[in-house]
Amino acid sequence: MPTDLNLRISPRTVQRETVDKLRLAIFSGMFQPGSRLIESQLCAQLGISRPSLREALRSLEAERLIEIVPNRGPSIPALSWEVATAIYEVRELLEVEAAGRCALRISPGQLRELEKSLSAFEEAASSNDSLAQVTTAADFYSIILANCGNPILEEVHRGLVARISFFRGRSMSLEGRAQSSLAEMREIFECIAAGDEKAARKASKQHVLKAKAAAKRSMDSEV
Amino acid sequence: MPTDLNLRISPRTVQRETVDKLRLAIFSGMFQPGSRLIESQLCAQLGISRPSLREALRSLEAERLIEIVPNRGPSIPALSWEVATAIYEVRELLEVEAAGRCALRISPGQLRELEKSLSAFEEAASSNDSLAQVTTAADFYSIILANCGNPILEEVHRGLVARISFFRGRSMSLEGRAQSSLAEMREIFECIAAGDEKAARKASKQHVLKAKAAAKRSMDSEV
DNA sequence: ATTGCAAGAATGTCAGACAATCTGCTTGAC
DNA sequence: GTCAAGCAGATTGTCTGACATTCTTGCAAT
Repeated sequence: MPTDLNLRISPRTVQRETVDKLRLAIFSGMFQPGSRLIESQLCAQLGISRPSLREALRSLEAERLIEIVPNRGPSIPALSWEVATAIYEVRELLEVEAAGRCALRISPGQLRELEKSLSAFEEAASSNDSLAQVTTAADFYSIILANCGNPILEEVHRGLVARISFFRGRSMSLEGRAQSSLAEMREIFECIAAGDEKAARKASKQHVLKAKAAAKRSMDSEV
Repeated sequence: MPTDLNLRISPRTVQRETVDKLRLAIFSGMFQPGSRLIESQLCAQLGISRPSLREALRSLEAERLIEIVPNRGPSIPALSWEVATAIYEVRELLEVEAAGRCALRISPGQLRELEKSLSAFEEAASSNDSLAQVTTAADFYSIILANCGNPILEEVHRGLVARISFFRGRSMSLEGRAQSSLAEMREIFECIAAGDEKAARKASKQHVLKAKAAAKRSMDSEV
Protein backbone atom coordinates (compact mmCIF):
# COMPACT_ATOMS: atom_id res chain seq x y z
CA MET A 1 0.00 0.00 0.00
CA PRO A 2 1.13 3.60 -0.47
CA THR A 3 3.28 4.70 2.41
CA ASP A 4 2.05 8.25 2.58
CA LEU A 5 -1.64 7.71 2.15
CA ASN A 6 -2.99 10.65 4.02
CA LEU A 7 -6.17 9.66 5.75
CA ARG A 8 -5.98 12.45 8.24
CA ILE A 9 -8.77 14.86 7.63
CA SER A 10 -7.85 18.43 8.27
CA PRO A 11 -10.30 20.06 10.63
CA ARG A 12 -11.45 23.39 9.34
CA THR A 13 -10.02 25.98 11.65
CA VAL A 14 -11.01 29.60 11.77
CA GLN A 15 -7.62 30.58 10.37
CA ARG A 16 -7.98 28.35 7.33
CA GLU A 17 -11.55 29.38 6.65
CA THR A 18 -10.44 32.98 6.84
CA VAL A 19 -7.54 32.51 4.46
CA ASP A 20 -9.83 30.81 1.95
CA LYS A 21 -12.50 33.44 2.23
CA LEU A 22 -10.08 36.32 1.88
CA ARG A 23 -8.28 34.67 -0.99
CA LEU A 24 -11.55 34.27 -2.83
CA ALA A 25 -12.49 37.85 -2.06
CA ILE A 26 -9.21 39.06 -3.51
CA PHE A 27 -9.57 36.90 -6.60
CA SER A 28 -13.01 38.19 -7.28
CA GLY A 29 -11.71 41.72 -7.17
CA MET A 30 -13.58 42.77 -4.07
CA PHE A 31 -10.71 45.07 -3.07
CA GLN A 32 -9.15 47.76 -5.21
CA PRO A 33 -5.44 47.33 -5.89
CA GLY A 34 -3.54 49.57 -3.54
CA SER A 35 -6.39 49.83 -1.09
CA ARG A 36 -5.71 49.15 2.54
CA LEU A 37 -7.37 46.49 4.61
CA ILE A 38 -8.48 47.60 8.06
CA GLU A 39 -8.14 44.85 10.62
CA SER A 40 -11.04 45.95 12.76
CA GLN A 41 -13.35 46.12 9.76
CA LEU A 42 -12.35 42.69 8.53
CA CYS A 43 -12.80 41.25 12.00
CA ALA A 44 -16.31 42.60 12.13
CA GLN A 45 -17.18 41.42 8.63
CA LEU A 46 -15.77 37.96 9.16
CA GLY A 47 -16.94 37.64 12.72
CA ILE A 48 -13.55 36.63 14.08
CA SER A 49 -11.03 37.97 16.54
CA ARG A 50 -8.02 40.05 15.67
CA PRO A 51 -5.36 37.41 16.47
CA SER A 52 -7.04 34.91 14.16
CA LEU A 53 -7.35 37.49 11.43
CA ARG A 54 -3.72 38.50 11.76
CA GLU A 55 -2.58 34.90 11.41
CA ALA A 56 -4.62 34.61 8.23
CA LEU A 57 -3.13 37.83 6.93
CA ARG A 58 0.39 36.51 7.48
CA SER A 59 -0.43 33.49 5.37
CA LEU A 60 -1.77 35.66 2.59
CA GLU A 61 1.26 37.91 2.86
CA ALA A 62 3.52 34.93 2.28
CA GLU A 63 1.45 34.05 -0.78
CA ARG A 64 2.06 37.58 -2.00
CA LEU A 65 -1.66 38.19 -2.24
CA ILE A 66 -1.40 41.08 0.18
CA GLU A 67 1.42 43.26 1.42
CA ILE A 68 1.98 44.11 5.05
CA VAL A 69 4.07 47.18 5.80
CA PRO A 70 4.97 47.60 9.46
CA ASN A 71 2.82 50.19 11.17
CA ARG A 72 0.71 50.60 8.06
CA GLY A 73 -0.95 47.26 7.93
CA PRO A 74 -2.10 45.08 5.08
CA SER A 75 -3.01 46.29 1.62
CA ILE A 76 -3.71 44.89 -1.83
CA PRO A 77 -0.55 45.26 -3.91
CA ALA A 78 -0.87 46.97 -7.26
CA LEU A 79 0.40 44.45 -9.75
CA SER A 80 2.55 46.28 -12.29
CA TRP A 81 2.71 45.09 -15.85
CA GLU A 82 6.41 44.45 -15.34
CA VAL A 83 5.75 41.97 -12.57
CA ALA A 84 2.86 40.42 -14.48
CA THR A 85 5.18 39.91 -17.45
CA ALA A 86 7.73 38.26 -15.22
CA ILE A 87 5.07 35.95 -13.86
CA TYR A 88 3.91 35.01 -17.34
CA GLU A 89 7.48 34.21 -18.30
CA VAL A 90 7.96 31.87 -15.39
CA ARG A 91 4.55 30.39 -16.01
CA GLU A 92 5.67 29.62 -19.52
CA LEU A 93 8.72 27.85 -18.20
CA LEU A 94 6.69 25.75 -15.80
CA GLU A 95 3.70 25.00 -18.00
CA VAL A 96 5.78 23.98 -20.97
CA GLU A 97 7.72 21.58 -18.80
CA ALA A 98 4.56 20.25 -17.19
CA ALA A 99 2.77 19.73 -20.49
CA GLY A 100 5.76 17.87 -21.89
CA ARG A 101 6.03 15.59 -18.90
CA CYS A 102 2.31 15.11 -18.75
CA ALA A 103 2.26 13.89 -22.34
CA LEU A 104 4.65 11.12 -21.38
CA ARG A 105 3.06 9.91 -18.19
CA ILE A 106 -0.61 10.75 -17.86
CA SER A 107 -2.89 7.80 -17.15
CA PRO A 108 -5.94 7.02 -19.27
CA GLY A 109 -8.23 7.89 -16.39
CA GLN A 110 -6.66 11.28 -15.87
CA LEU A 111 -6.72 11.86 -19.58
CA ARG A 112 -10.47 11.43 -19.50
CA GLU A 113 -10.64 13.94 -16.67
CA LEU A 114 -8.64 16.34 -18.77
CA GLU A 115 -11.03 15.87 -21.65
CA LYS A 116 -13.97 16.49 -19.36
CA SER A 117 -12.47 19.73 -18.10
CA LEU A 118 -11.90 20.79 -21.68
CA SER A 119 -15.56 20.20 -22.42
CA ALA A 120 -16.50 22.21 -19.37
CA PHE A 121 -14.40 25.08 -20.62
CA GLU A 122 -15.92 24.74 -24.05
CA GLU A 123 -19.35 25.22 -22.58
CA ALA A 124 -18.21 28.18 -20.48
CA ALA A 125 -16.46 29.73 -23.47
CA SER A 126 -19.67 29.94 -25.44
CA SER A 127 -21.38 31.69 -22.58
CA ASN A 128 -20.59 35.11 -21.21
CA ASP A 129 -19.82 33.89 -17.71
CA SER A 130 -16.21 35.00 -17.40
CA LEU A 131 -15.96 33.59 -13.89
CA ALA A 132 -16.91 30.14 -15.17
CA GLN A 133 -14.39 30.55 -17.95
CA VAL A 134 -11.60 31.30 -15.53
CA THR A 135 -12.41 28.50 -13.14
CA THR A 136 -12.85 25.84 -15.82
CA ALA A 137 -9.63 26.94 -17.52
CA ALA A 138 -7.88 26.73 -14.16
CA ASP A 139 -9.19 23.19 -13.74
CA PHE A 140 -7.71 22.23 -17.09
CA TYR A 141 -4.24 23.47 -16.14
CA SER A 142 -4.35 22.04 -12.69
CA ILE A 143 -5.01 18.58 -14.08
CA ILE A 144 -1.98 18.94 -16.33
CA LEU A 145 0.17 20.16 -13.48
CA ALA A 146 -1.10 17.41 -11.20
CA ASN A 147 -0.01 14.80 -13.73
CA CYS A 148 3.42 16.10 -14.58
CA GLY A 149 4.99 13.92 -11.92
CA ASN A 150 6.51 16.77 -9.98
CA PRO A 151 4.53 18.10 -7.02
CA ILE A 152 6.83 21.08 -6.64
CA LEU A 153 6.17 22.22 -10.17
CA GLU A 154 2.51 22.09 -9.33
CA GLU A 155 2.92 23.96 -6.08
CA VAL A 156 4.99 26.77 -7.56
CA HIS A 157 2.65 27.13 -10.49
CA ARG A 158 -0.36 27.43 -8.26
CA GLY A 159 1.32 30.20 -6.33
CA LEU A 160 2.05 32.16 -9.48
CA VAL A 161 -1.32 31.71 -11.10
CA ALA A 162 -3.01 32.94 -7.96
CA ARG A 163 -1.36 36.30 -8.33
CA ILE A 164 -2.52 36.90 -11.88
CA SER A 165 -5.86 35.13 -11.81
CA PHE A 166 -7.80 38.35 -12.00
CA PHE A 167 -5.94 39.22 -15.19
CA ARG A 168 -7.48 36.21 -16.79
CA GLY A 169 -10.96 37.32 -15.93
CA ARG A 170 -10.38 40.56 -17.76
CA SER A 171 -8.59 39.12 -20.78
CA MET A 172 -11.20 36.37 -21.17
CA SER A 173 -13.80 39.04 -21.66
CA LEU A 174 -11.83 40.40 -24.60
CA GLU A 175 -13.60 39.85 -27.87
CA GLY A 176 -12.90 36.34 -29.08
CA ARG A 177 -10.26 35.51 -26.49
CA ALA A 178 -12.22 32.65 -24.95
CA GLN A 179 -12.71 31.01 -28.35
CA SER A 180 -9.08 31.22 -29.40
CA SER A 181 -8.10 30.07 -25.92
CA LEU A 182 -10.31 27.06 -26.43
CA ALA A 183 -8.58 26.23 -29.70
CA GLU A 184 -5.16 26.46 -28.07
CA MET A 185 -6.22 24.31 -25.14
CA ARG A 186 -7.68 21.71 -27.45
CA GLU A 187 -4.39 21.62 -29.30
CA ILE A 188 -2.57 21.01 -26.02
CA PHE A 189 -5.00 18.28 -25.14
CA GLU A 190 -4.56 16.55 -28.48
CA CYS A 191 -0.79 16.56 -28.14
CA ILE A 192 -0.96 15.14 -24.64
CA ALA A 193 -3.47 12.51 -25.68
CA ALA A 194 -1.14 11.52 -28.50
CA GLY A 195 1.74 11.26 -26.04
CA ASP A 196 3.75 13.66 -28.16
CA GLU A 197 6.02 15.48 -25.72
CA LYS A 198 7.59 17.91 -28.13
CA ALA A 199 4.32 18.97 -29.66
CA ALA A 200 2.77 19.38 -26.23
CA ARG A 201 5.58 21.70 -25.23
CA LYS A 202 5.21 23.72 -28.37
CA ALA A 203 1.45 24.04 -28.05
CA SER A 204 1.74 24.97 -24.42
CA LYS A 205 4.29 27.64 -25.18
CA GLN A 206 2.06 29.14 -27.84
CA HIS A 207 -0.83 29.22 -25.44
CA VAL A 208 1.01 31.05 -22.69
CA LEU A 209 2.41 33.56 -25.13
CA LYS A 210 -1.03 34.35 -26.48
CA ALA A 211 -2.50 34.55 -22.99
CA LYS A 212 0.23 37.00 -22.09
CA ALA A 213 -0.47 39.10 -25.15
CA ALA A 214 -4.18 39.09 -24.36
CA ALA A 215 -3.48 40.15 -20.79
CA LYS A 216 -1.40 43.02 -22.08
CA ARG A 217 -4.12 44.13 -24.45
CA SER A 218 -6.69 44.07 -21.70
CA MET A 219 -4.41 46.10 -19.49
CA ASP A 220 -3.61 48.67 -22.16
CA SER A 221 -7.23 49.14 -23.06
CA GLU A 222 -7.95 49.89 -19.44
CA VAL A 223 -5.43 52.69 -19.09
CA MET B 1 14.23 58.78 -11.75
CA PRO B 2 13.22 55.20 -10.98
CA THR B 3 9.55 55.01 -10.21
CA ASP B 4 9.78 52.37 -7.55
CA LEU B 5 12.75 53.59 -5.60
CA ASN B 6 11.92 52.29 -2.20
CA LEU B 7 13.20 54.64 0.40
CA ARG B 8 10.92 53.37 3.08
CA ILE B 9 12.88 51.64 5.74
CA SER B 10 11.18 48.64 7.19
CA PRO B 11 11.08 48.80 10.95
CA ARG B 12 12.11 45.57 12.56
CA THR B 13 9.02 44.16 14.17
CA VAL B 14 8.94 41.31 16.61
CA GLN B 15 7.24 39.14 14.02
CA ARG B 16 9.95 39.69 11.43
CA GLU B 17 12.76 39.19 13.89
CA THR B 18 11.13 35.97 14.97
CA VAL B 19 10.69 34.68 11.43
CA ASP B 20 14.34 35.39 10.69
CA LYS B 21 15.56 33.78 13.87
CA LEU B 22 13.48 30.67 13.43
CA ARG B 23 14.39 30.35 9.76
CA LEU B 24 18.05 30.50 10.66
CA ALA B 25 17.52 27.98 13.42
CA ILE B 26 15.86 25.60 10.99
CA PHE B 27 18.61 26.07 8.40
CA SER B 28 21.28 25.32 10.90
CA GLY B 29 19.57 22.08 11.78
CA MET B 30 18.67 23.01 15.32
CA PHE B 31 15.48 20.96 15.09
CA GLN B 32 15.22 17.33 14.11
CA PRO B 33 13.08 16.62 11.05
CA GLY B 34 9.70 15.44 12.23
CA SER B 35 10.08 16.95 15.67
CA ARG B 36 7.32 19.11 17.00
CA LEU B 37 7.69 22.71 18.04
CA ILE B 38 5.99 23.61 21.29
CA GLU B 39 4.58 27.10 21.24
CA SER B 40 5.03 27.75 24.93
CA GLN B 41 8.66 26.66 24.81
CA LEU B 42 9.43 28.83 21.81
CA CYS B 43 7.73 31.80 23.42
CA ALA B 44 9.88 31.41 26.48
CA GLN B 45 13.09 30.93 24.48
CA LEU B 46 12.40 33.87 22.20
CA GLY B 47 10.94 36.05 24.90
CA ILE B 48 7.80 36.90 22.95
CA SER B 49 4.10 36.40 23.33
CA ARG B 50 2.09 33.61 21.83
CA PRO B 51 0.16 35.70 19.28
CA SER B 52 3.40 37.10 17.87
CA LEU B 53 4.93 33.65 17.71
CA ARG B 54 1.91 32.23 15.98
CA GLU B 55 2.02 34.91 13.33
CA ALA B 56 5.66 34.08 12.68
CA LEU B 57 4.81 30.40 12.46
CA ARG B 58 2.16 31.10 9.85
CA SER B 59 4.75 32.86 7.73
CA LEU B 60 7.13 29.94 8.02
CA GLU B 61 4.32 27.54 7.23
CA ALA B 62 3.64 29.39 3.98
CA GLU B 63 7.35 29.11 3.16
CA ARG B 64 7.00 25.37 3.71
CA LEU B 65 9.73 25.45 6.33
CA ILE B 66 7.37 24.08 8.94
CA GLU B 67 4.10 22.23 8.84
CA ILE B 68 1.11 23.09 10.97
CA VAL B 69 -1.49 20.39 11.50
CA PRO B 70 -4.64 21.57 13.25
CA ASN B 71 -4.72 20.55 16.90
CA ARG B 72 -1.20 19.17 16.67
CA GLY B 73 0.69 22.34 16.07
CA PRO B 74 3.87 23.10 14.15
CA SER B 75 6.57 20.61 13.31
CA ILE B 76 9.62 20.30 11.10
CA PRO B 77 8.65 18.38 7.97
CA ALA B 78 10.75 15.39 7.05
CA LEU B 79 11.96 16.12 3.54
CA SER B 80 11.67 12.93 1.51
CA TRP B 81 14.09 12.20 -1.26
CA GLU B 82 11.19 12.28 -3.67
CA VAL B 83 10.35 15.85 -2.79
CA ALA B 84 14.00 16.83 -2.77
CA THR B 85 14.34 15.40 -6.26
CA ALA B 86 11.32 17.37 -7.42
CA ILE B 87 12.85 20.53 -5.99
CA TYR B 88 16.15 19.89 -7.75
CA GLU B 89 14.31 19.41 -11.02
CA VAL B 90 12.52 22.72 -10.73
CA ARG B 91 15.72 24.37 -9.60
CA GLU B 92 17.34 23.11 -12.77
CA LEU B 93 14.58 24.65 -14.83
CA LEU B 94 14.93 28.00 -13.10
CA GLU B 95 18.69 28.18 -12.81
CA VAL B 96 19.30 27.21 -16.41
CA GLU B 97 16.94 29.92 -17.56
CA ALA B 98 18.48 32.45 -15.19
CA ALA B 99 22.04 31.66 -16.23
CA GLY B 100 21.13 31.99 -19.89
CA ARG B 101 19.42 35.33 -19.41
CA CYS B 102 22.15 36.53 -17.13
CA ALA B 103 24.74 35.87 -19.80
CA LEU B 104 22.89 38.22 -22.12
CA ARG B 105 22.23 41.09 -19.80
CA ILE B 106 24.55 41.27 -16.81
CA SER B 107 26.34 44.58 -16.34
CA PRO B 108 30.12 44.84 -15.99
CA GLY B 109 29.74 45.94 -12.39
CA GLN B 110 27.60 42.97 -11.47
CA LEU B 111 29.95 40.69 -13.35
CA ARG B 112 32.74 41.86 -11.07
CA GLU B 113 30.52 41.10 -8.09
CA LEU B 114 29.94 37.65 -9.46
CA GLU B 115 33.66 37.14 -9.84
CA LYS B 116 34.22 38.28 -6.28
CA SER B 117 31.65 35.82 -4.95
CA LEU B 118 33.36 33.08 -6.93
CA SER B 119 36.65 33.96 -5.26
CA ALA B 120 34.97 33.89 -1.89
CA PHE B 121 33.68 30.43 -2.60
CA GLU B 122 37.08 29.37 -3.82
CA GLU B 123 38.56 30.34 -0.48
CA ALA B 124 35.79 28.59 1.43
CA ALA B 125 36.14 25.48 -0.72
CA SER B 126 39.74 25.00 0.30
CA SER B 127 38.81 25.23 3.95
CA ASN B 128 36.66 22.81 5.89
CA ASP B 129 34.07 25.37 6.87
CA SER B 130 31.00 23.88 5.25
CA LEU B 131 28.80 26.71 6.49
CA ALA B 132 31.00 29.22 4.68
CA GLN B 133 30.87 27.05 1.59
CA VAL B 134 27.11 26.99 1.59
CA THR B 135 26.71 30.72 2.16
CA THR B 136 29.28 31.78 -0.42
CA ALA B 137 27.79 29.38 -2.97
CA ALA B 138 24.37 30.83 -2.22
CA ASP B 139 25.76 34.31 -2.84
CA PHE B 140 27.01 33.23 -6.22
CA TYR B 141 23.62 31.93 -7.31
CA SER B 142 21.73 34.85 -5.89
CA ILE B 143 23.80 37.26 -7.96
CA ILE B 144 22.96 35.28 -11.06
CA LEU B 145 19.30 35.18 -10.19
CA ALA B 146 19.29 38.87 -9.35
CA ASN B 147 20.64 39.67 -12.82
CA CYS B 148 18.42 37.47 -14.92
CA GLY B 149 15.97 40.32 -15.39
CA ASN B 150 13.04 38.49 -13.87
CA PRO B 151 12.31 39.17 -10.21
CA ILE B 152 9.78 36.34 -10.05
CA LEU B 153 12.34 33.82 -11.16
CA GLU B 154 14.50 35.05 -8.32
CA GLU B 155 11.73 34.92 -5.78
CA VAL B 156 10.61 31.41 -6.65
CA HIS B 157 14.16 30.16 -6.69
CA ARG B 158 14.86 31.56 -3.25
CA GLY B 159 11.82 29.79 -1.89
CA LEU B 160 12.96 26.47 -3.27
CA VAL B 161 16.57 26.74 -2.24
CA ALA B 162 15.52 27.52 1.30
CA ARG B 163 13.90 24.16 1.62
CA ILE B 164 16.93 22.16 0.59
CA SER B 165 19.68 24.38 1.94
CA PHE B 166 20.64 21.92 4.63
CA PHE B 167 21.16 19.28 1.95
CA ARG B 168 23.92 21.39 0.55
CA GLY B 169 25.73 21.55 3.85
CA ARG B 170 25.84 17.78 3.94
CA SER B 171 26.77 17.20 0.32
CA MET B 172 29.48 19.87 0.44
CA SER B 173 31.19 17.89 3.14
CA LEU B 174 31.39 14.93 0.78
CA GLU B 175 34.92 14.18 -0.28
CA GLY B 176 35.87 16.47 -3.13
CA ARG B 177 32.39 17.88 -3.72
CA ALA B 178 33.40 21.46 -2.91
CA GLN B 179 36.28 21.31 -5.38
CA SER B 180 34.26 19.92 -8.27
CA SER B 181 31.52 22.37 -7.40
CA LEU B 182 34.08 25.13 -7.72
CA ALA B 183 35.08 23.94 -11.18
CA GLU B 184 31.46 23.84 -12.30
CA MET B 185 30.76 27.29 -10.94
CA ARG B 186 33.83 28.71 -12.60
CA GLU B 187 32.62 27.24 -15.87
CA ILE B 188 29.28 28.97 -15.41
CA PHE B 189 31.04 32.21 -14.63
CA GLU B 190 33.21 32.01 -17.73
CA CYS B 191 30.22 31.40 -19.95
CA ILE B 192 28.35 34.34 -18.46
CA ALA B 193 31.39 36.58 -18.72
CA ALA B 194 31.72 35.61 -22.38
CA GLY B 195 28.05 36.43 -22.90
CA ASP B 196 27.47 32.96 -24.30
CA GLU B 197 23.89 32.15 -23.46
CA LYS B 198 23.80 28.60 -24.75
CA ALA B 199 27.00 27.61 -23.00
CA ALA B 200 25.83 29.21 -19.77
CA ARG B 201 22.67 27.17 -19.89
CA LYS B 202 24.57 24.01 -20.54
CA ALA B 203 27.07 24.61 -17.75
CA SER B 204 24.31 25.51 -15.35
CA LYS B 205 22.42 22.36 -16.15
CA GLN B 206 25.47 20.24 -15.57
CA HIS B 207 26.04 21.90 -12.24
CA VAL B 208 22.55 21.29 -10.90
CA LEU B 209 22.60 17.69 -12.06
CA LYS B 210 25.85 17.06 -10.23
CA ALA B 211 24.62 18.84 -7.13
CA LYS B 212 21.56 16.64 -7.18
CA ALA B 213 23.64 13.51 -7.52
CA ALA B 214 25.86 14.63 -4.66
CA ALA B 215 22.83 15.29 -2.49
CA LYS B 216 21.55 11.82 -3.22
CA ARG B 217 24.91 10.27 -2.32
CA SER B 218 25.03 12.14 0.95
CA MET B 219 21.51 11.04 1.73
CA ASP B 220 22.14 7.40 0.88
CA SER B 221 25.29 7.28 2.93
CA GLU B 222 23.34 8.51 5.89
CA VAL B 223 20.70 5.80 5.81
C1' DA C 1 0.80 77.24 -0.50
C1' DT C 2 3.57 75.18 2.95
C1' DT C 3 4.61 74.05 7.65
C1' DG C 4 3.54 72.48 12.22
C1' DC C 5 0.71 70.53 15.48
C1' DA C 6 -2.96 67.97 17.81
C1' DA C 7 -6.74 64.65 17.85
C1' DG C 8 -8.22 60.40 16.18
C1' DA C 9 -7.51 55.99 13.98
C1' DA C 10 -4.95 51.83 13.25
C1' DT C 11 -1.34 48.76 14.20
C1' DG C 12 2.17 46.00 17.14
C1' DT C 13 2.36 43.54 21.10
C1' DC C 14 1.20 41.60 25.32
C1' DA C 15 -1.37 39.02 29.20
C1' DG C 16 -4.69 35.97 30.53
C1' DA C 17 -8.35 32.87 29.93
C1' DC C 18 -11.09 28.73 28.46
C1' DA C 19 -12.82 25.01 25.56
C1' DA C 20 -11.44 21.34 22.41
C1' DT C 21 -8.15 18.10 21.28
C1' DC C 22 -4.24 15.20 21.72
C1' DT C 23 -0.90 12.19 24.43
C1' DG C 24 0.74 9.16 27.67
C1' DC C 25 0.04 6.58 31.63
C1' DT C 26 -2.66 4.09 34.84
C1' DT C 27 -6.08 0.79 35.61
C1' DG C 28 -8.80 -3.07 34.80
C1' DA C 29 -10.31 -7.13 32.22
C1' DC C 30 -9.19 -11.32 29.93
C1' DG D 1 1.30 -10.76 30.75
C1' DT D 2 -1.03 -8.36 27.14
C1' DC D 3 -4.35 -5.39 25.48
C1' DA D 4 -8.21 -2.13 25.79
C1' DA D 5 -10.51 1.65 28.26
C1' DG D 6 -10.32 5.72 30.54
C1' DC D 7 -8.53 9.54 32.94
C1' DA D 8 -5.13 13.54 33.85
C1' DG D 9 -1.89 16.60 31.96
C1' DA D 10 -0.17 18.98 28.09
C1' DT D 11 -0.97 21.61 23.97
C1' DT D 12 -3.40 24.05 20.68
C1' DG D 13 -7.34 27.13 18.82
C1' DT D 14 -9.62 31.08 19.83
C1' DC D 15 -11.34 35.03 22.22
C1' DT D 16 -11.38 39.38 25.07
C1' DG D 17 -9.28 43.32 26.54
C1' DA D 18 -5.67 46.37 27.02
C1' DC D 19 -1.91 49.82 26.02
C1' DA D 20 2.07 52.00 23.73
C1' DT D 21 3.64 53.38 19.27
C1' DT D 22 2.96 55.01 14.84
C1' DC D 23 0.35 56.79 11.08
C1' DT D 24 -3.22 59.90 9.15
C1' DT D 25 -5.92 63.84 8.79
C1' DG D 26 -7.76 68.23 9.54
C1' DC D 27 -6.85 72.76 11.12
C1' DA D 28 -4.31 76.68 12.38
C1' DA D 29 -0.47 79.70 11.60
C1' DT D 30 3.10 81.72 8.88
